[in-house]
Amino acid sequence: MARHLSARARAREQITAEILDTARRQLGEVGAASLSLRAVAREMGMASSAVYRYVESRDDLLTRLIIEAYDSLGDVAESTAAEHTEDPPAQRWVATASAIRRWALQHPQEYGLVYGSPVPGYAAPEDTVVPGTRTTRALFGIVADARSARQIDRDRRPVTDRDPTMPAGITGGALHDDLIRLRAETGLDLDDDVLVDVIVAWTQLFGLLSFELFNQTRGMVEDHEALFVRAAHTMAALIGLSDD
Amino acid sequence: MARHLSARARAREQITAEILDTARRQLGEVGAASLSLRAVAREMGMASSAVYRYVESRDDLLTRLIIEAYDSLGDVAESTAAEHTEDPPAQRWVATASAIRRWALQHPQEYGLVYGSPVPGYAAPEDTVVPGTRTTRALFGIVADARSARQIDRDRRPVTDRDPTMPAGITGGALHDDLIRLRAETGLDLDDDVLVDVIVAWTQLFGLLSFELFNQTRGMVEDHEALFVRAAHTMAALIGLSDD
DNA sequence: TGTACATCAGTGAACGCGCGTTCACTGATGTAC
DNA sequence: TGTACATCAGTGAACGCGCGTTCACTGATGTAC
Repeated sequence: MARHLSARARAREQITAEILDTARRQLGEVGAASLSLRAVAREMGMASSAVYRYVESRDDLLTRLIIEAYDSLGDVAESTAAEHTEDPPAQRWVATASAIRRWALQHPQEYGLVYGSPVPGYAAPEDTVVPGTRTTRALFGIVADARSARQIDRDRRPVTDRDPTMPAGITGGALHDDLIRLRAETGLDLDDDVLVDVIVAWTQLFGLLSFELFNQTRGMVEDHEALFVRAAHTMAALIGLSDD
Repeated sequence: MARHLSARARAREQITAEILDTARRQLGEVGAASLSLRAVAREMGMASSAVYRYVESRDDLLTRLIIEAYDSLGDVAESTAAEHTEDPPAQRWVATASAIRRWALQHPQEYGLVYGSPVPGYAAPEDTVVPGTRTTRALFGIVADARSARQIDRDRRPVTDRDPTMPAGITGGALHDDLIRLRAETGLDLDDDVLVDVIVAWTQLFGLLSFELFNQTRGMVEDHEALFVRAAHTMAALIGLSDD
């Protein structure tokens, strides 16, 4: 009796979830900027004022959706990376990247919410920061694991080091300091060069994905899947992740 | 007398420009989704109905802003590429990429308008397509020029070809057909492999830029300039653009 | 150069709409004894 | 098990706001003769 939640508490959780579900669905039709509490209430057949029993304000609703989206994607990235710990790191990278893409295609609204242009007039509160880094951490973790297992072969990408016009080394600049901080904060044991390449690969991944989802490729490419997988392989190789 | 425009016509052009300027500025405060004709009129001190003498509707205003933004960035990309025709292609690539970034930092609202998440309920009309491809064409053109001048050295990026798990070759797949179409439409004389790498580099560029502008790096990196330049070099090398 | 008419810019009121949020209220569910 | 009270969910009206768009109108600018 005392162990399970009261009927009220259960109803509360259920209805809160239903509100979030409805809001999430409407996001797709209307975009984050014009997501409306009243519309959610209307679709659920309740008075708009009733929604305030479950959600503090429109911004609070947005925040919850953002956190849910980050966590949902974070779950996918982390679990995919975990399922492929035995694979060669290049494969693990590609598998995780592909899982991220699959999630994005299945949840385009939520992808737009967190990786699209910021919602004007909405400032994401602190609570969103940690969930927001999970996916990034999962990707970077793959590289760190590879490094620990000595599965990074930088000689496979001699490319940039030969470039005489390349800003020579990172040492000394502000970027170097950024990387020191990044290493400290994340506990990643990676050289500056590798770290930069990981950032490059990471931004490539989301750049391509955003172009696909926001329709920026404008009919240039149709077989996005093949392109994406190939790009992920290229980036894994750029980092120097071994594939055997 | 008959040669120059009538006072009326001149006034018309001037006020139209002023409306677009005002709207462009408001974009920064409010975001595309909630850009409002009335607010523009208010700021200009005119009746909201008067704006309809210059602009057909809110969507028309948005369309004009989008075209202007594409053209403004397209100008920058094209002229920068043109100024560097004598440079080694890798440098030309980096210079053009940097110019794109500079423009984006100076016009963050407009960048968001064209490279951010799509405005809900707004369908970009046909007129925006051509201006939308100018920047992309400028970048791809650098690579095509390098190819004509035999300034691409694919051996400098042996990386992915060695990867046994890489989907072997593109030939035969739907992606191959995409690339054929792309070559035909743009007149680019580039092999499948190079073409894909260019797309990878292109999406990396905008991915990194969007992360910087939309604050997605969340304090991970501060010296975005150094990171960006380095990334551009890395991508130029990936494509195989020579630097001497 | 002057007059008559057409064109156009700009006004202000109005229509119908949706929004976030508050508030006093009703009625149901939970809790303490 | 029953009663008295407290808590909470949900309602409906209201406030004040902003929006896009239309319309009949005034007054200025341009054009044809």
